[in-house]
Amino acid sequence: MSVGTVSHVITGSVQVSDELRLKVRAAIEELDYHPNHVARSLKTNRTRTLGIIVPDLTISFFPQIIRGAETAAREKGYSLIAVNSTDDPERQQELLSLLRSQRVEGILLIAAAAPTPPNQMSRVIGAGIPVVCLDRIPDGIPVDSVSVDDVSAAEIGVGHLVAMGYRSIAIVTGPLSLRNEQQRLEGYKRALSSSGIDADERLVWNGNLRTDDVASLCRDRLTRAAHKPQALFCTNGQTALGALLAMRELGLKTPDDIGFLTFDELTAHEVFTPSITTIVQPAYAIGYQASEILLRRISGAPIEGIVTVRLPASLKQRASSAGPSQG
Amino acid sequence: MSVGTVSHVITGSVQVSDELRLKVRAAIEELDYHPNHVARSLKTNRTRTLGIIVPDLTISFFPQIIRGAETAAREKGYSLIAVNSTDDPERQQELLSLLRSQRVEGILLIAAAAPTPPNQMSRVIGAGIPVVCLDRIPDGIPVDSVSVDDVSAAEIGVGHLVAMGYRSIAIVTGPLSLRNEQQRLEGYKRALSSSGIDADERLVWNGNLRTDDVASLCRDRLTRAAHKPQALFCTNGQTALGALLAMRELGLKTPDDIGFLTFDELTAHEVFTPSITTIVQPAYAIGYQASEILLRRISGAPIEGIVTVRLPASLKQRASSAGPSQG
DNA sequence: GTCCTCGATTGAGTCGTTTCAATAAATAAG
DNA sequence: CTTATTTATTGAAACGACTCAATCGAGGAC
Repeated sequence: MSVGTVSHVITGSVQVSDELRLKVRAAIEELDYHPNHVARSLKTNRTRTLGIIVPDLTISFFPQIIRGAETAAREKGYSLIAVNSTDDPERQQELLSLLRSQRVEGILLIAAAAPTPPNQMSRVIGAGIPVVCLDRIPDGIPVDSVSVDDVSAAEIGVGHLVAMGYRSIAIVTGPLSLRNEQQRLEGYKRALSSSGIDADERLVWNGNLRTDDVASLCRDRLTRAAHKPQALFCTNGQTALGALLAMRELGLKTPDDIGFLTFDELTAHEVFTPSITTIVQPAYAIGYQASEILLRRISGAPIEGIVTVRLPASLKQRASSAGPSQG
Repeated sequence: MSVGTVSHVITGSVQVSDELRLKVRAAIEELDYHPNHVARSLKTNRTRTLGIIVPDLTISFFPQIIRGAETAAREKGYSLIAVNSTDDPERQQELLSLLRSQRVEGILLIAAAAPTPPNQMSRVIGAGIPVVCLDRIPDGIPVDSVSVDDVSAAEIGVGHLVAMGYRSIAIVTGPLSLRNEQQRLEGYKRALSSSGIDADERLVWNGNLRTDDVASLCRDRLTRAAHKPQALFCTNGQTALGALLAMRELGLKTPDDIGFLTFDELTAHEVFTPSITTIVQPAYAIGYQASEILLRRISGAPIEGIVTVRLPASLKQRASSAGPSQG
């Protein structure tokens, strides 16, 4: 029973006699032996590990993506290591470096909100490590990506508001440095224009991802009665939380006083909430499909060009978009 | 410039002349060289990596713990790899095995809800891999642990309900196979008895972690008008969601129709929600402290006995516990 | 009985680091 | 100037598994 034989039993790559195989198995059990993946990886140059960088684990959208990605990875015998960039491009750089040092075979990246330095990613890709971007797709970098179709998702949502009778609809955006946000804004504009409603720049409220900031932004805008909109459309969960806080402080109830629609379900104990109409992104599927693409790249299967998957969002119609009150 | 010298520059463990050091640095930059952690770990037998097993990444309590654990790890130069057991003891076993194969230096474990086979953990510990349990502490296994003080947390919460004037308070528990749940139930009973209220077994509603089940349980119990309680106390976020769904279906509003108190903030777009009084666990601190203990164990610092940390929860008093309506 | 063949088993080399002992160079002491 | 001492650099061994080529053994064919 040589060390080579043990390896053959474990990997199953070479035929081993029943007798020896059983003996090896018994010894493994007996000794509670766990093969050293570190040594194995060094020799084979394969870690069977993917990395995923997310901006913030505590925003529920991201864990859902991770679940999907992990499932797809597991199905192919890969494990997934998830790390937090805290939306900081510098930290993101460190993490990319760390993942490279750990020799992950591929990287799923949900980019930080602040623009990613372009060479940061191109270096990784240039080094031959496959990368797939999720949700937040950086501009100008040719890379596989999976996300929701932001333009039409927003268009459908805002179209729904219009159909319910709202005419003046304000949009509360996150930072426009994110292409998602730009595209959701674009979808908003398209929905309005195709309904023959003039876009009013004063109803485009440009916020960021900090709930407090958005809350004060909304408080400010909502108190200027002159332009008070009939409905609010928030482009993500964080701005929605801010908007709801502001509404609550001002005593505005939805749908009675103001209509409400948002991207993403959110953690919302603090806020006043009749059920809220939501544009739900297929987070799990985004993660799952991104993982699949990444694994295909890793396997070296020939794929022509760049893969760009845009999944449809779905509208969960609830009470907050019931229609403007009469008068 | 030998390979040994490069190693010395990178680790800083041996003095290297300025001249050579700069040359090495330049070459690293030039080649976009990333040290191979795999090889390093093989040689040093240290991965500088911790593992954390959580039941479900998408329950927001756990990511918060992870954040805390990751922060503490990072401060000591460790990275953290997070994996999901989906509350399945068998999968948990696989993950423990995987983490051992990956040669993590220590493991943070939030056990699956179904009882963990006792030898599962003792084998890991017996192998000399430090383990710290978080939140859900398995019975009968001597292991370091960090969690909230469940008994007094529940006691404080229920005491608050009593103080607000509620007399008949139902408790909606998760599976009593979890010690947390038992202890929260214990706290509930203590609060009642110290207030001179007789415990009524018919007000102990034993549920599980599946929202649907809990919803139908509550629907059933709440429609039996005879025992309809003045307030509901839910021992975790999942049962709370179920209870709120049931209340909504039955048209019961809190606090007008029924008082409400729960452990854990939750994602609650679907449910009717005036702000809800909540027992908030210090999730981040739980993760952080557990990580610290684990790292201390890894460093081999002498610690006598077993570390058992019980952190206080805090009561976030909101609208749902305003007091029973008159009459 | 000898020679082949084919499958099972073994041993040695290898992966990219770290580290220790050995060498080389530089400085200090006598 | 020689010898001792310190400091900087190098080369080679080692970590644990995988893998290729080589060996071994059991049959089968003749």
